Amino acid sequence: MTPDATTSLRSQVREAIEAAWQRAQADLAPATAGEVPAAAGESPATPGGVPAEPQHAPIEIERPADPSFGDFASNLAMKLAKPYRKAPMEIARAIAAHVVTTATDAASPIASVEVAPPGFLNFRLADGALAATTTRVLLDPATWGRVSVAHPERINVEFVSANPTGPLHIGNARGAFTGDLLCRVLTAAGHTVEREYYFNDFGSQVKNLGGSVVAIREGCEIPEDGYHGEYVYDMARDLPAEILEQARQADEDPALAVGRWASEQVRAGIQASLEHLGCHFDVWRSESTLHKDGWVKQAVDRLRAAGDVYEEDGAVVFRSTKYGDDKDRVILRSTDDNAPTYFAADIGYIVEKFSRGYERIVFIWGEDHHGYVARVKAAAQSLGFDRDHVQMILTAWVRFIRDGKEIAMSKRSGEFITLDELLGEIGVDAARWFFASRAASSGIDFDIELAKKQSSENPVYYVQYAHARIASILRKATEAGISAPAGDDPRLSGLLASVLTGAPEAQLARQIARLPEIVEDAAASEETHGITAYATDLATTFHAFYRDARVIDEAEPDRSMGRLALIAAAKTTLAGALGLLGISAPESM
RNA sequence: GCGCCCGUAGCUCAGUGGAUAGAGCGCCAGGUUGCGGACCUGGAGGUCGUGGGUUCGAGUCCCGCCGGGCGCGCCA
Repeated sequence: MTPDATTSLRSQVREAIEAAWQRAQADLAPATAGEVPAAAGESPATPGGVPAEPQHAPIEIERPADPSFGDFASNLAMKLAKPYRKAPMEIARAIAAHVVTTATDAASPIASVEVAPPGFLNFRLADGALAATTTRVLLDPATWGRVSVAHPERINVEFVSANPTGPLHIGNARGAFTGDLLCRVLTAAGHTVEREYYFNDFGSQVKNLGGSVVAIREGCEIPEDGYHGEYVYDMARDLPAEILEQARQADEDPALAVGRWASEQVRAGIQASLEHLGCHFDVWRSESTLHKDGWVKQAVDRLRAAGDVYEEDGAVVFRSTKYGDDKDRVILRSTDDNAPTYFAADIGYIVEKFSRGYERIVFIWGEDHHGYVARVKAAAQSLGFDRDHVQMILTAWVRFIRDGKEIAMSKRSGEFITLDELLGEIGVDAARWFFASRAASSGIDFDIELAKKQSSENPVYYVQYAHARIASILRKATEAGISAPAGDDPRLSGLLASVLTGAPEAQLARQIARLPEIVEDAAASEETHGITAYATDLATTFHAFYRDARVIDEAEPDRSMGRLALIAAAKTTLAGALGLLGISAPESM
């Protein structure tokens, strides 16, 4: 539990239900002596007849679809109907009777509990809970939205990892945003995250790239399987003569030496593009260092020691079928002096990553790599790691369409749209929102012209507009000599208590208070579309508030200050939601 | 052929087994003598691909079928 994290109101209500359920046990007289019913068929009673510790699945709490049902609803009584052999309504009434509300304890976050058919428990939040939350936002705006998962982990997330043989193209966009968004959400939930980029810096494609640069430089034809993009010509022009000279003196293939130089140029360009997107990486790891530092050899040795390799036709094969793979996989080739395969390097990489102390390693892959999942997990298991600590998140394919036709992309031909070009057209914020608002597993048709046309109508601007509008009101208030009270202002609780009796104010405070839940859900599901939906909801609620409640009114200074406190909290919350998505929150636009 | 993913409003997409299936865009009709009209209010628009099953309850879980995408190298 980090001290600056927030416990969501949902968690507080869950604890209140839990406690009420415990106190209601006597009224609910178990169907069979010694049996403690479990909420969701979990944790059977101990065989000896002694009641087990009351373990059960977490009590489910949801935001009701219909706001007239209150702020939170639980289906607990319906889940308990079978084990208790009682009607859900009866159970619900028994639990409701034991819920502590503000009627008996002024500090309770719950104002009232209602029972509704077929057995729902509906809860209403107390104004005091809303005021306390608003105060907390103002007291420490920087940490508002941070929560604390039950078991924080050190997590490595590897994403993009495109080979440095050409600039990133639009096909790399989804992986970049998906990985970055995941890292932001996991961090906000209390995990420690490192972001990693893996690239091949010595393979045949790199040599190929070097060969293409050399050919252009020397006025020859580019080899048939070479690279033709404009950036190749730029590098041929910029290639320092020393590189060629040194290669000649060392009697090295110039394509190889130039390839090393060229791929580093490209890699640096990729890094710059990613930083421009707001995607920062902590670690850049090259395939060659895995071999050089002995990780690949160590991994192969460990598989061998585990008895999971055999030789076949001169090749060394990993028996991945033992761990659920479709077929066994070659790790050392029969040719090229038993050179390791790409997969062997990946196995070495697993060993290297876990040696750094991560509890979980995550890969963001395009779904075209899904066939790779089983073999990598198999390798992890054979190496003695928990296969569940190796996680793959697959992003569905994005079809880029222009004029009704899918755009084919090929780095070698140079016929592709770069990520930089796309973002120049539609803007980073709009692009981030586009990907953040869709589940990673959902296939997307990205119509370039449509996206450009719609970028000006992108909901992201609706949210940013709400933020800028609040900023404007706060500026105006300062000019009028009224300012928003700070979180530690002794008048704050009185001002909020008075102002929260109004419907627009209470609605806004309710929306603000949801942020920690949204972060919890995003981290648990490892998806961010809940955040975009929430940000839109909050903006809508603010715009309604703006319509119904005038903030600056010199004739009503107390009411003005109470409302200023609320919109300041709303502004922080909007910025927090946008920040989770890596999107800017402008003071004006 | 085998495996994985997907199928929800005209379009792009949400929907942790719960109450009347939602949002944005588009379309139609309205709204401001006041803090930013990049705003607000209302409306039309759905056999949740399809047929069974499990459940007190299924868009959600299971099976079959139809349609679409991807994968099934000692390539990376």
